Amino acid sequence: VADPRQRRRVGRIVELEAYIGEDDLASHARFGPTDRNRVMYGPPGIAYVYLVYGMYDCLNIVTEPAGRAAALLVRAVEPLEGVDAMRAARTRRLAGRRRLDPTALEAHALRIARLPPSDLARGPGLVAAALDIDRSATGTDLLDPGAPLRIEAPEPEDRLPTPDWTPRVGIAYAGPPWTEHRWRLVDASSTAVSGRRSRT
DNA sequence: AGTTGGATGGTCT
DNA sequence: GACCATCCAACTG
Repeated sequence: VADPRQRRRVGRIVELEAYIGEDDLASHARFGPTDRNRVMYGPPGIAYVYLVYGMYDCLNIVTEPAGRAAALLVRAVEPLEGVDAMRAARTRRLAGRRRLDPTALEAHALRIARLPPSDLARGPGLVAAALDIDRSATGTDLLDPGAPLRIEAPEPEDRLPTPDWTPRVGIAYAGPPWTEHRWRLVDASSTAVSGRRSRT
């Protein structure tokens, strides 16, 4: 992933969640096509970015052929290049908060300055913050080698992931069986995966 | 280590 | 008017 204004930012996607079809009651497509989710019905490889909880943008990759609403939520990225730019972007996003007094803002900025790289894009809202992604990126062709925001195939020398499939997170409202499908894919070998940190 | 609640605004019934 | 594909601080044990 690269960006226009700043230095190149690159990372491995280490956590994804699948949302598949209109009958998936956890999916934004569960209401049928709307102004928000329309790109989910289009061709695959396109970015779908939405706002959750009034504060966090989330990046999705449209997956199924046109006509079938589906997407992958990018839940975590392990930074490889441009760590400083990601850190700066995280800090910058904080400054946009309305009711955050200067002292609290400074404390947050300090905390971000001390974060290990593996924490910079650890969670879907943080992926967008670290990479300066917002809803205006919706519609981007992520497979276009010239796009400022894009996904690329791994290099042959890249470390292989350790795939692990788990239930999806934060979708209790959908109820079973949607809460039980193991449609969350993580690279168990990465420390950048979201959720509770193991070890001390 | 685990739980709770506040921030914040768009989206949908 | 309710809910939300989140994150973090502040609390409790």
